[in-house]
Amino acid sequence: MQRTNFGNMQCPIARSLERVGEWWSILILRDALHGVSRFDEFQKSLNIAPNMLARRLSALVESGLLERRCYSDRPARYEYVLTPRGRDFRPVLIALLAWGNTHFATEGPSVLLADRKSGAIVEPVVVDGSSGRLLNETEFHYVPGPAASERTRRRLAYASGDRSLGERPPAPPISKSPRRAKGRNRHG
Amino acid sequence: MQRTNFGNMQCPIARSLERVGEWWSILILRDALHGVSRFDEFQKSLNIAPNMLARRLSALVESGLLERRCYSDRPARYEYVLTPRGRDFRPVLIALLAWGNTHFATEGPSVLLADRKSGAIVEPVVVDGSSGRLLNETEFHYVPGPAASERTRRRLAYASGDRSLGERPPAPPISKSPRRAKGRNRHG
DNA sequence: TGTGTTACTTTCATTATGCAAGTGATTTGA
DNA sequence: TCAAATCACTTGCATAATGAAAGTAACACA
Repeated sequence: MQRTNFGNMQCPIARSLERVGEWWSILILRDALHGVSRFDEFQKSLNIAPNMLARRLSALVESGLLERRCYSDRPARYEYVLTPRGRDFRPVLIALLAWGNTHFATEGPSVLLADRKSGAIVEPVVVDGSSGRLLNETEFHYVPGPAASERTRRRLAYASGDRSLGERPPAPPISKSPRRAKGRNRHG
Repeated sequence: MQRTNFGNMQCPIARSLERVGEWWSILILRDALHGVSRFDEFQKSLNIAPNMLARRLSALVESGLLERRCYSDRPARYEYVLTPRGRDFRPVLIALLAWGNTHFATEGPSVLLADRKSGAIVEPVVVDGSSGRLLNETEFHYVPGPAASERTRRRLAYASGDRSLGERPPAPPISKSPRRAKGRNRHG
């Protein structure tokens, strides 16, 4: 009866969420990427209770996103610095920022990304690294990787529009009335 | 003593998390983007308890990411379809997928993105939409938008490396031993 | 009449979140 | 020397969220 574990699902999104899906975790990473590293800095910045912060920080250390590092011996003091894995989370934060700005910034945007030199405001988009093409739904889809299980393959086949493998019942995906009896349907 | 509300923070990331930050929400959106729309489909796909699913679906409807739509009148049946706001969440999912694949796919990747036509595997990156430049930390930073409060401005000034506005105490950011007694400082 | 489908709700145990307060090592100031 | 402050937490406990199990309701189909 504890919270469902996403970490042993095969989906990479589920596995990611197992590490950052708890309340506060992502905001802690946001602050860490803003240069925050000390316990009381996080606490003041986030207005988070110290026990919650302690729990989240140790979870993030456990997951290898942060490293707990001693920065002073005499009064033993520690700080939490991003690991490469933690730094790699930045694109996710940028995507969340962009989504939040377009949909929830009712008074106009409060935080934007800009070129440090020119100051030009940036519009973050997710593209293919080699071709630069936008990863829109019509042109790109999910495919099973080498480690994909049968279940994953079936799920992705379904997602790609193939409804023949039995993940969905025989009814057509969208209809006003799912196949009626042989005789009549309600459209008369 | 209820869970801290992120929705009235100014940060767009926090506001996003208020909508999708709960356990299961993002996986539900993932499935929805894979074409799943009906209650029992979600339930089977996610292996989620029906009460949890019902709660999450209504929260996502409330937030305007899904729309509850009747697809059959005679036996009253409903499905949950993505709104434009929900579809816009796709880049975040792709960023999470990429991060999960590079860091938590220990047996190799199970899910990848590919060009539908050529089948070429895609490496998702976040770039500036107009210039196509990678949004790396050294070249891009967060800046306050028109609606930014004083607090937000101070926070972002701090993040950009300006430590003069008082968000951090006078001690140097990183040192082996924080400023000792008045006599000398660590620079000799 | 009886079973099956779909979309849920209700009840209740267990976890997680979060407030308030306390701890301990040390530095700083009077 | 002694009080006050700093920093990084911990402990105790109330409330809220998660989740398992079972039940409900409206139909369809045989």
